[in-house]
Amino acid sequence: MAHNPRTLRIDLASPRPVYEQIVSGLRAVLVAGEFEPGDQLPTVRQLAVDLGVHHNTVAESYRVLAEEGWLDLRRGRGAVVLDRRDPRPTTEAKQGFGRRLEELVAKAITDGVPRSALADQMAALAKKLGKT
Amino acid sequence: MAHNPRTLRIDLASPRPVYEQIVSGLRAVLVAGEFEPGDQLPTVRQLAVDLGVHHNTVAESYRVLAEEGWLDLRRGRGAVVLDRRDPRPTTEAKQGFGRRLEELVAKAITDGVPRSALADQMAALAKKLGKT
DNA sequence: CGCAGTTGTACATTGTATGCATACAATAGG
DNA sequence: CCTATTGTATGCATACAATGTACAACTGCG
Repeated sequence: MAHNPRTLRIDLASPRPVYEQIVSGLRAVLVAGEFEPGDQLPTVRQLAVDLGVHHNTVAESYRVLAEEGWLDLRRGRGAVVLDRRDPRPTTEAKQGFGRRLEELVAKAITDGVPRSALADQMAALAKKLGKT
Repeated sequence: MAHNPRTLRIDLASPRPVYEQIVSGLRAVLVAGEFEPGDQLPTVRQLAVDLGVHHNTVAESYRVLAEEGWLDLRRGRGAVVLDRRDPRPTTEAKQGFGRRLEELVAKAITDGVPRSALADQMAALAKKLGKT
């Protein structure tokens, strides 16, 4: 079935491009395992209506995820989730993550989030990752 | 003095706006405590030369940080780091951090970074936050 | 097999934002 | 004062995001 990812929310007012928000949000949903390989994602038009954007915007997001190996796209059939369990590691990606993580934390601190809360959330997510 | 933040690197080829990279990177430097309140940051022109961009681009970044309360900007005097220890907490910021963190991790996994490495880096940063 | 409906795609158009060049205003320091 | 230094304002070229519209490929029912 093609149930909708409930955890997907976008902010039209954000300076961040909508198609990128969709990519980022959907990728998190996929990593979390909310969809099984073979599942249908909503059609570009359906999700577009749900989010209040143009279907071409959703299509662009789907194309990015297909490029990354998450989806199989075909006209008339829709978007199917692929089995993606053999990612080859990238060296620069690891360093990039560390820097981005620091920057994200710095932004949260600037926004007034207590450091203890940040530490807690990171610990929780790290624990969840470990169980996989 | 106005020593330069060594840990600041930008990627002109990245689709991410340069001024935003500077904001994000400098904010991390400030949160890390590399500068004391009262310290001078490099002038917009100096940092612009170091990074290979136009001084207006750096100025835009400085303005964002000033808006956030990190800097005091005045013509003829330069950019001075402020004592910023009274951030008022935002409720949405906390949720936003959690979502962004998940998205960042999902991207890293897609790029092939092992989950254990992600967990390790988050644990390390969480520990560092706790000591403050 | 045919044909209508569905789905993703391609392309042109419009609005917006980034980064730069240039000129200006305010301050420091002699 | 006067000059050099520093941040600021404005206008422009370019690139990208999001859309409107039309099309191509596939499905499934008769």
